[in-house]
Amino acid sequence: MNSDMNAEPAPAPAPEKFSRAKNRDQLRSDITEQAVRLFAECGYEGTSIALVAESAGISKQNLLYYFPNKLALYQHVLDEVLDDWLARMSALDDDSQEPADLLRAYIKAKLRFSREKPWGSRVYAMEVITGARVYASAIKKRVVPVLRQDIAVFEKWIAAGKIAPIDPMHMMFAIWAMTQSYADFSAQMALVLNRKQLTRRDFDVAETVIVDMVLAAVLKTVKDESTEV
Amino acid sequence: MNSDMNAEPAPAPAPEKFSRAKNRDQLRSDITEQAVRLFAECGYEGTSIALVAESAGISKQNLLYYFPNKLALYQHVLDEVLDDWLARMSALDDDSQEPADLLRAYIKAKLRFSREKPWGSRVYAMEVITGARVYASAIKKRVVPVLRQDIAVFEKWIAAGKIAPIDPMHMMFAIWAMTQSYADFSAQMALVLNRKQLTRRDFDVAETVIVDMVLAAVLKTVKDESTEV
DNA sequence: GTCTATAATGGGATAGAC
DNA sequence: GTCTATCCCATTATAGAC
Repeated sequence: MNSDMNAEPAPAPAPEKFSRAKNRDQLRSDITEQAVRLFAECGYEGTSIALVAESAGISKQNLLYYFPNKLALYQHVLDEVLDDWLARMSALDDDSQEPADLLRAYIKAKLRFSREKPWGSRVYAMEVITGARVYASAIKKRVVPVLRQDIAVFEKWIAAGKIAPIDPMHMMFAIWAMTQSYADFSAQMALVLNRKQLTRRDFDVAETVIVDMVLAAVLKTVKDESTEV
Repeated sequence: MNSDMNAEPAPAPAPEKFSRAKNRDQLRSDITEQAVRLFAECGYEGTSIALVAESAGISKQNLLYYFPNKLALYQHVLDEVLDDWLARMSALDDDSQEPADLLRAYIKAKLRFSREKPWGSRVYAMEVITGARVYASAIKKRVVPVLRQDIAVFEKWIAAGKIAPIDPMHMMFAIWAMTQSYADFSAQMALVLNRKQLTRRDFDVAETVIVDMVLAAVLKTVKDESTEV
């Protein structure tokens, strides 16, 4: 954020003692960054605001000056994750491109999120797994509409005979599950692959396999109408 | 211990007052059942053993008679989940059947687990998401070998030209992710589908879509060698 | 094997000085 | 906006009577 060039030329950061020039927003963002990681690693109840504060280099009481309470911090973390996720999602709604290319881009974008923001993905996943008790309304307001739009695109493609008549909703569930698992279940994958963590190469292979599966299913009857199972 | 029956035939359950005839094993199993649900709904730290005890109809102190501490209860829950999961997994290693049929059965079995044991699936998922801190060694000992066997089967099929040369490891990751998501992310799916919870019919559609995708990808070049993308 | 009582700790949150 | 001090409560776990 602060590394962005803004319109006005920032009049020299006025560096006090050391890096004390942090304004409210910068500090909130530091806290949030640590909170995402810790909520992902320890769960909501398993994360103490004292540890978040310490990780961000401030005191617990000071953290409570920037966020009124733990729940507010948690909700802010979820908001940031969802903002980022929505901002990165490539739209399927582009008539100038073929379904295959749009789906490829969609899968690529989702996998990139898993690779670059694994903690955010995990916090969101745990919130949903435990029943979306605090975030259900936000999901309904911000995620469901986006999904409905994507599904409408699928239905348009099917009606136009551009793809096979596969249930769009469950197809999207499948794409979400496959791509998200490379963030959420990476610990198990790393155990299986016998390495510390997933590599860039693992994500490239994942992309190939997932794209292969989705396109094979979606283009099946289009290329091969007579021999459908 | 004194409630254990010895080698001699149990002489009628001797039903005291109400259902007080519960022996050690029965009570441990009651506790475990409640613990799976509560760990899934609230996470490890979010679940108090007092609530688990109350749900099982006993006192907290009594629970601690049956399980030495909270961590032991949690590990026992994970063990039970994994036992159940492994017992249900249909083997891919059966030369008398076609790959397509074996994969269909595999996907069906995984989806059935998600439908019948959603809480177990969620507890396991959260353990993995938070880094598999307590269960990494068990995963390495019990899950990885099973997966390696399945991958060997894929490689045999590929070598025999029975299926397309798709990366078996990531194919398994994909199948796991898609099937497990119907337990782990069912809260989000229910929001999207605008109902209280997933129905049997949702799982049937899911099965169709997932089987479609996997078989389309796996049989692609086999049926359609010349026009591969 | 179940109960009462209690130790011991940690964590969320507030008050008020500076 | 940051600090010291403190309150209050929930929770894990143990001791010991019955």
